[in-house]
Amino acid sequence: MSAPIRLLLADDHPVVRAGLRAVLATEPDFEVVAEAATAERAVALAERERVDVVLMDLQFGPGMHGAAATAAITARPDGPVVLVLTTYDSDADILAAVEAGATGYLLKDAPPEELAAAVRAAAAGRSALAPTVANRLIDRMRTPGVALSRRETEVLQLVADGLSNQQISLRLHLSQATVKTHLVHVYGKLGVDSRTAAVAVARARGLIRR
Amino acid sequence: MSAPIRLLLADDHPVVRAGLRAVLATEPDFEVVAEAATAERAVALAERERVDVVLMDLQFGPGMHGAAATAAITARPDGPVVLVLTTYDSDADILAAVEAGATGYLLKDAPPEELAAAVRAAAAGRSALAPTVANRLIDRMRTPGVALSRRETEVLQLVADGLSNQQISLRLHLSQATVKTHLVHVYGKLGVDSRTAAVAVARARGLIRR
DNA sequence: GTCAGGATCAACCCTTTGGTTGATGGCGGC
DNA sequence: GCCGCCATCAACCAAAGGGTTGATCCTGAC
Repeated sequence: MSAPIRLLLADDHPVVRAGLRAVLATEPDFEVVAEAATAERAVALAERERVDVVLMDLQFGPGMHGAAATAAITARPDGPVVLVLTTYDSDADILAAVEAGATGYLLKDAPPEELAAAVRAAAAGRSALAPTVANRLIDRMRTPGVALSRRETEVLQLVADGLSNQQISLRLHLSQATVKTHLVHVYGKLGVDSRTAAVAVARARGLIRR
Repeated sequence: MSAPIRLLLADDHPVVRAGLRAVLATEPDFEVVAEAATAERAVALAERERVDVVLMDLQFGPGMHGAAATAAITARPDGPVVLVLTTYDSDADILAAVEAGATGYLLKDAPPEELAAAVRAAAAGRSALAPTVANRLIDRMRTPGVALSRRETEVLQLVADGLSNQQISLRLHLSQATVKTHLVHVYGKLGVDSRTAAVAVARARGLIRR
């Protein structure tokens, strides 16, 4: 048998970290070498410790987002691979994680065997996607016009949060004209003609955070 | 030392159940006697097994909701107490859980010590609320006009579904003037001044379907 | 190098939404 | 019976949002 797979657990919930530790401890070829309760700490630990696979949550309370941490970790040439492990399966989160360089994307309701298999796949450099997630990615590939650009998603998210065009323009340091332009593009892509309808459709399709 | 506190864990995530088991196992006066992956099974186990405290998640995938299970369990006169343990702190969830008879309401990001203290409090019949949750309840008490009427909720739900005032008026067989009146009342009650903001606030407070 | 697409902004016009005032009828509680 | 709340509608005005055209700049793909 080869050397054990060295793991870093990054999740802001102590209970989840304990659960992952307990579940993964039953696998003899796994070794949990560190835990991080914040994304910032995960980045620091991934740099300092010798780690093969990072199990990364996306939602941390305040501060850095899991996707940003994933990008920071995978930016290093000889760094560990990142396996995203989260509760949600929205398109926006999945895309952000994959673009940030995540090797896999699992949902937290995955059974332990699936989790272990995904960790081994990730350690071997293979990607590991939950079936739901894989389906969403395939759906997206097939539907060409449904992909919102990053900026469009950002604007739409603020609309969903209840901000007016003016508030959005201030928040993002844009003119109102630009905000309107982005929204018009969004309406076209989603086949709607109002901001509320755009939010409803985007929410239904998982294009924005719920 | 008295008899150990007998616990039932109800959560659809295997990882979370393992985490709770691991965290609670460090306390000598706790004993986890059963686990349930669905709300239905939690109700059945709470009836069959001798249990002091049920740690209950609210979100299960399909099927019964945690609040309904809580109501079913606490309806029995000599049944266990229920300590709700969830990720979200929306008003609707908290209210539903408290109305269903939950003894406490904790968030999953609680540290282990807080969790253990809450379990002991619940077993002793004392209520255990996370600080955030307690604040929300107090806020709600202080704010008198937060209850939307049935018709207002109905209109707001259609707004959240992306309909325009005209579409809503047709759907509900009203004039647009009436729809506007309802919405203006909603804005006043929620302290906002646009439909999208109203939807955002109502969603955050759990006043409408998500 | 060209070309497509993203991101940015302006000026224009029209529609929808928001805010106000006022009015009617019904229902439940004191 | 009266008061308060809900539900319904009208008319009006101001403000925000939506639709269009057109333009610049940049980046990545072929």
